[in-house]
Amino acid sequence: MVKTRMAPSPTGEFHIGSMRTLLYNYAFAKKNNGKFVLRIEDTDRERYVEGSVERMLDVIRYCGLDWDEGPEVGGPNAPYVQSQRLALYKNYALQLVEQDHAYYCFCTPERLEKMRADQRAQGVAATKYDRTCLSLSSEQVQQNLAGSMPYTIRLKVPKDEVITFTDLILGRVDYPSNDLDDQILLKSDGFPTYHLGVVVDDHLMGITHILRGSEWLASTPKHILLYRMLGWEMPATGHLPNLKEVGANKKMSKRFGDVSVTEFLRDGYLPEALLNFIMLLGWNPGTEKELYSVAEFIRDFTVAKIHSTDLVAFDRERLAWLNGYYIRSLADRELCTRLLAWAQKWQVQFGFDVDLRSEKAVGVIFIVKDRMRTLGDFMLLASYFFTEPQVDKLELAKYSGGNQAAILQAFYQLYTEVGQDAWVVNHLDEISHDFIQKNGLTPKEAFMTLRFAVSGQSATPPIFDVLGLLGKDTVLRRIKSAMT
RNA sequence: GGCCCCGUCGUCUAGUGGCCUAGGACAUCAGGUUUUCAUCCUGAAGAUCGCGGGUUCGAUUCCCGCCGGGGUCACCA
Repeated sequence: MVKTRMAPSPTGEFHIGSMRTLLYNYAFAKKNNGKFVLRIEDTDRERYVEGSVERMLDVIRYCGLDWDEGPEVGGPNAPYVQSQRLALYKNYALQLVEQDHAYYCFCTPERLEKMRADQRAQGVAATKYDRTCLSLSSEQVQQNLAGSMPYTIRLKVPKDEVITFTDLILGRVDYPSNDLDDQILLKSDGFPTYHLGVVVDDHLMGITHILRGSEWLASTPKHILLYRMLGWEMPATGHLPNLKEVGANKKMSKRFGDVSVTEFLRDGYLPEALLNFIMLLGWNPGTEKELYSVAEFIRDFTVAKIHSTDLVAFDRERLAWLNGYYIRSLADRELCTRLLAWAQKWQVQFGFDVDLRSEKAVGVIFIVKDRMRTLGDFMLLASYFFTEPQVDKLELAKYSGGNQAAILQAFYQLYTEVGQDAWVVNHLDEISHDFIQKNGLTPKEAFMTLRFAVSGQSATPPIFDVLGLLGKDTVLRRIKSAMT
């Protein structure tokens, strides 16, 4: 049975690139009626960030994804948190030592640093451990151990071998074993390094396929060696292109803006839009279809269609367009519900009082949603429906050529006479056009002045939609206040 | 620098020897929807397929070299 996994490290917030990796692994498992495992790789206690595990699990679920085995849901290979499986890794490390596939190393970090510095001084480009501790006699090793000397366990990389594997995405890859360092497997604090941890857990948990970022490609031969030494079967691997910012030939980073999934969500990107967007970052169905739900993605996903390229640009313009598209596709009432849930989830302040369950809110959404690219845009676009706008008098004068008082006075007069029952968009449109024609006003000066007086903004939805929604009393009040 | 991977419009990409006078989408520009912004519709511009050699009747597609980009060389993942 196909089984995939995603194994984040709780060293910060969940990265958008990690979400893509998760999504691909998830889709691959589901596509093949397999299982998807979530595992927490918290072996670096120096970079550990309190609470990040909980936030990661939350954001994954918020995006509508889940896991068949892992933290909180359990499974046959629990626990799914590496820091709770320490004895396991150590046993395998010791087993490797016994089989002469690994060895104790008592070198201090200071000595290793000096060793590397010396190597570099001699012009060695790729520094490697000099195997000082490999020549220790077993008596010396026992003595050091008995004296509680801190130690690590290193992989004994075989010499003069070419390690070959077939990557699901890249195809055949060859690595000379002589270029491999004697990787540390078990750290002096008793925690495994990533390399030991993944291999042991992936095997024990029955992982059959691994899709991960291309930064792991160079580690794959080390893993292959470990699998072989432990007598296990190596899962298939596929290495994904990394994400970069548009115009920058480097991986995405904090410096360029939002990179954590949470930040995008908080800014008002819909999970389905965000997911749809990252699906296409390194994968394409080979057709012109580009609107994808997760279910459709699972249906069409194939590893063969993942691109073997180096970097893929994370085009925020395109994300914004896609998000706007998804927003426009939602029914008005549904959008209101989403807006409410979003504000509650991320504790977003609108800056004005709005009951998103009201008919008025639905009406505002109706005329405003074509202009929204994120949920957060609602604040800018809709504020004047719920709170009195600040009307800049100087600006107002610009639209009317200094004639604003007369224009507004005339509109005030006109609208005063409209009965409450007749206060509907079509009627307002009709009488207003008749009115300006009779008074020799251009639509532009008349309606821009009106628009600005009533909303405090120069760009709004069609003016009569706005007037209709605002209601007679509010419109008259605002016209009056803009005149003075 | 050693090793490994990659190279089609600004961006995401389609393309697996002839269907390509290289297709789509975002972005850009122009026009339309008789007031703004946006949506929507139509159209335009935009890639000598990194460069140079081969192989072939024919190369974006196959091979080699070069150049460019990325990754990796930690008791981090």
